[in-house]
Amino acid sequence: MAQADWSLPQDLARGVADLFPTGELCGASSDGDHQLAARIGEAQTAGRPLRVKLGIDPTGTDIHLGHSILFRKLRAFQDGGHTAVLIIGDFTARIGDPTGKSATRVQLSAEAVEANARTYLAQLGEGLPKDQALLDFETPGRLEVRRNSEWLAGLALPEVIELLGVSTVGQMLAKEDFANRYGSGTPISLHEFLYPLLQGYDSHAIQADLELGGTDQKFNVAMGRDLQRHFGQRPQFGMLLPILPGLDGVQKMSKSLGNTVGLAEDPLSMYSKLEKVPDAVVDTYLTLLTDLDLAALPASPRERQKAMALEVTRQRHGLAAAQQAQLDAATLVGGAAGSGAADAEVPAASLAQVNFPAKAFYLLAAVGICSSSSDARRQIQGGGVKLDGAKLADPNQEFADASELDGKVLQLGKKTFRRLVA
RNA sequence: GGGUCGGUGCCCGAGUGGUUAAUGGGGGCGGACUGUAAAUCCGCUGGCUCUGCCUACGUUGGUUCAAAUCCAACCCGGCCCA
Repeated sequence: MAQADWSLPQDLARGVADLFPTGELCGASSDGDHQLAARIGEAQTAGRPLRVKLGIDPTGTDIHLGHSILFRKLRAFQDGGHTAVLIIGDFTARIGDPTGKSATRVQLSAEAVEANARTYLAQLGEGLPKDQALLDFETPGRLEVRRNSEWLAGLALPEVIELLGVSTVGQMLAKEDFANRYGSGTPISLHEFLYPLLQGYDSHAIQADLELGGTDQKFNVAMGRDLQRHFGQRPQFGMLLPILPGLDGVQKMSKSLGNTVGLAEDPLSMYSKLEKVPDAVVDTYLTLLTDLDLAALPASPRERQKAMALEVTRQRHGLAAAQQAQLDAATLVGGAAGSGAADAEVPAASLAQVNFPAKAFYLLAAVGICSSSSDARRQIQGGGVKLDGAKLADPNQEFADASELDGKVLQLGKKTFRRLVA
């Protein structure tokens, strides 16, 4: 990734996949319409912060590391003195962004969207001091949280039709996702065409100077420029960040693919998931998720994995907890003897809901370590379940009551642990 | 609106009256190996406190001793035409 030619501070340029416009093509390379560095300079001279837009659709309840790279960048702008405008797409979430989806997204109810939005803000660190939060909620003037229903809910049909007139079917079908779906005969609903237009309208509504997004957002971000121009406003810049690969190292990190690390996860599971990320993506994780200097890290892939896992865990949970997680991960997995598990910090699972006497397969399901009792039965038969380090052989093994299990550690496979608590 | 083809388990995709919980592949999970990885090999992959029971092939009815497989209506989608 060449980034020096943007003349941006390192923390703003790090990991950026695309920035537009760059001004290189139009000769007028040093004005604030075509070059971000110049726009930043103008803002500083005028004593006015840049308005940096990031839109999120509150369609789920968990923010994962994949989302966090955009928030990290947004934070970098905040720390640079600019204003982060976080747009909660409470209105657009109800349409559904087709990006990356093979099918039309389900529309959500207003209540669900609002509940998700609140959870998101909590995960971003609302109410926390800025050194513990992902975004700076603390410093005055650094953050605006807006919901796009504010300006979208009241649009009248003539205005909507005006918006529709800004783009063409040809442009829409040029968008990668629509093109793929159209080509493969997958349905595209008309209202999905509205999404990029509405997202672009957001940029106009909040007068964005810059919009952040994943590389899959290029079309939508560019649409924001078209709409701002249409409404006589100075068009925004687009800064695109790579899509973070998931734990499988191949597909993008996404909840529905089950390859995520959630921001809210406990230190141990966060660390142990991260330290086994495929070698090929470790440096990508380091670049996008940390501020570490890659050149200063050990060359050994294993050591880099550990350093990355430790640092990312530290960001969320602090150094002490991260180091403990690293230690525990080593003992739990490495130690063939059950002794390691005895004092490691593993997530607790309450036995309160379990009806005794309990057979082993039922116990695993009741405690939530397996998704169903049938699955638990199979896991035990497959030899993947241990209790305090000793393999559980019989799915029908019976436990008389909770005291028999209190304090013991139940293990599924190599990396799932639960400490049973009566 | 008309014509036509199609809707199968997480995904793709076989199966056109009877050991079919349903071939195969992908993905996922577990085991061996390893660097807690990759590659490779093996096993599992609907639910239920389970020696058995229940629910599944778009939906609802029907034919039949018996249907994912036949019939009807309906719902949803692709393509062609308008």
